[in-house]
Parts: sequence; C-alpha cells; structure tokens
Amino acid sequence: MAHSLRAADEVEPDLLSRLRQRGWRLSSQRRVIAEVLVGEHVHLSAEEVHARAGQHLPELSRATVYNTLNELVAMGEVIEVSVTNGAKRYDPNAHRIHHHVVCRNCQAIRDVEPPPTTVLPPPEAVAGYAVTETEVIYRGLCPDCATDRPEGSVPGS
Amino acid sequence: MAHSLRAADEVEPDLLSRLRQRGWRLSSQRRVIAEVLVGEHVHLSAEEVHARAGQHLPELSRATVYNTLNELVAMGEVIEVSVTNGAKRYDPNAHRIHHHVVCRNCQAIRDVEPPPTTVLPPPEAVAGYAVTETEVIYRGLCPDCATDRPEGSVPGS
DNA sequence: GTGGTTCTTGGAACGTGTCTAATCTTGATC
DNA sequence: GATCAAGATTAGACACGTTCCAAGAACCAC
Repeated sequence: MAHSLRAADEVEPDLLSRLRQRGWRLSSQRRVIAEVLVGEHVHLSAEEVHARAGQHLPELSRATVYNTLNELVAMGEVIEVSVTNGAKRYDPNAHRIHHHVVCRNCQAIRDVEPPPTTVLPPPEAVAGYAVTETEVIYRGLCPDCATDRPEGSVPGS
Repeated sequence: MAHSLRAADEVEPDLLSRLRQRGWRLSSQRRVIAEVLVGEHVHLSAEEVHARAGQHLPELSRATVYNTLNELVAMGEVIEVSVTNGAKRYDPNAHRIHHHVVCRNCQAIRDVEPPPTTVLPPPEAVAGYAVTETEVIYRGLCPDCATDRPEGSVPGS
C-alpha cells in the first residue's frame, strides 16, 4: 500500500514549530520521522518507523531513528509504551491523558479514552515513592484475534 | 551476604504440588529457581535469578532459568513486569491483585496494594478488545532516589 | 532397575538498542 | 550567496537480553 503522507507543513503544524523553538535543527531526517510517527497516529516500533521513513529517505540510518525518537520522548512529544514482548512502541498522542489496550496475540495497541468512572486519582505518593505518572494497560484479544482463529496466528492485515 | 533460603518443602507448599499436578517434573533446577523466586518475594530479573540460584546449583544454565521462568508465567504462577529499561522482572505474587510502582531512577519495583478508591472496575471490553487483565504502573522516585542525590546515581543498597 | 520421555546444557544466533569517529548539514552571520 | 562552527547523520561495531538448537543427562512410571 502507498502511504500518502501529508506534506511536512501540514503535519501537526504546532509540533515542528514547538521543536524549533526548543532549538531543534530541522533536518530532513527528523522531519520525515516526525511525519511518519505523528502523521499516522498509530503505535510503531523504532524498526517500523525506520522502514516507513526509509521509503521516503532511503539513506536513513537506524541510529538516527533511535536518536530522534529518544529526543521526542525526552521532550514529551511522544510516549514510550512497553508491551512486554519485543520492542518499545512510540505513541504520538502525548498531549491527551489516555490508557492503552494491547492484544496478547498480535501485540496491536490502541489508545483508550478513559471513561470518567475509571479515571484513577493520580496519587502523589505510593509506598513512599513520589509518583509523577500513572500508566494503565489493558490486555486481551483484539477483535480480529478474538474470532475463532487458531491461537498464535496473526490475522492478515 | 548469605541467602538463607527456606528448605524446599517449606517454600510455598502449595506451589510445588500445584506444579506437579500439572505434570511438571520436579528437577533440582526448577526447585531452586522456584525457591529463589517465591522465597524472597522480590522482583528479580532473569539474570538475578540465575545468579542467586547459581549459588546453590553452580552448573545451572541461563537457558534453564529462562525456560523455567517462562513456564511459571504461562502457568500463571508468576507475573512478568516490564519496566521500560532493561530486563523483564518476575513477580511471584501472582495470586493477589495488586499494582506496581517503579522508580524511574534506580528501577526498583514495589508491589502496591490498591486502595479501594482506586480499584478499576475490570472492563470486559475496551475498544472492541476482549480484556482479561488490567495492569497499573505508577512511575516516580523511590524514597532513596527522591532525597537530594545527583540524578542518575543509584544509592547504595 | 529399565526405558522412554522430558529436561538441561553450552553455545550460537537473534532482536533491540547504544556508541563511536568520520563526514555532512543546518542556520546564523556577513 | 558564501562562510563557518555547532550540531546531526552515517555505517558499523558493540552490548544486552532472550531464544534456539542438538547432544547428553535426569526423572519417574513401570
């Protein structure tokens, strides 16, 4: 399938200028990585970001992808999500509080808008720890994997 | 320091018989690994389990540690905890609902008894997923790291 | 005690992520 | 538009955590 990325100037217009204000040099590599990540609003691994961005910038190195992702995480523009198996995944939806649901079969991640009744009051202290962040992960089977397919098989995308 | 492990028969007497009922062959390796893990009630990494069990069984291989831990997880006797950086950790406290709090500096994990007011109603379905598990992780600084130590340093244990 | 099934072992191999030194680019300045 | 220094990118080596494999050893039902 052909990924029709939006033009750079259209992608989250605030993001690129925010980054620039923080002294970020806007190289073509960083621009493409941000486009891939923010433009698709899915939860890609670093390797997937590398593959997709590489379609637009074949010379792109893995080191640059990792560097850029780590910088975006450090700046709070992207959230790192660990799903127990395999690589970290990167969530561009960093500015809205939300939870995640992970398929235990195919590892697909979706954002979950927390219903008001399930919102945890952010505790300031837990077991003596100064808590700054609460992460909620639901685990189960996604709609595709929940249908009667043999366990372990990944439904075709 | 000398770890004074409890004798095998004292360690979670139910656990070993439960495992046996499921057809688990009770080798000395598996016994020692279960003792180390369940007997100390902390959150060890596979490498730490290997090191501690190796004090009692010097020939123990890493492959066996990983095999055994994965089996215990599959049987629901142990919970895998991902802390974003580094190795998975293994929580023997699998039969009581609880959350975890992780120090973002030294990665120390503690169990958290969820106060009744913060218990999430386990949703049956989220975003179309059939949810079977809810995981809550608090992140922050542990008491040791929260005192005015330079960021990145790990207080002596 | 015997035998077959299962477990363990050491080492190779893999996936993810970081580091390094050399080279190239960006953007401020003229 | 040209210059230049600071910073970014690159390829590849490396580190770490984990899994795979084939050969040998141990467990336990008989």
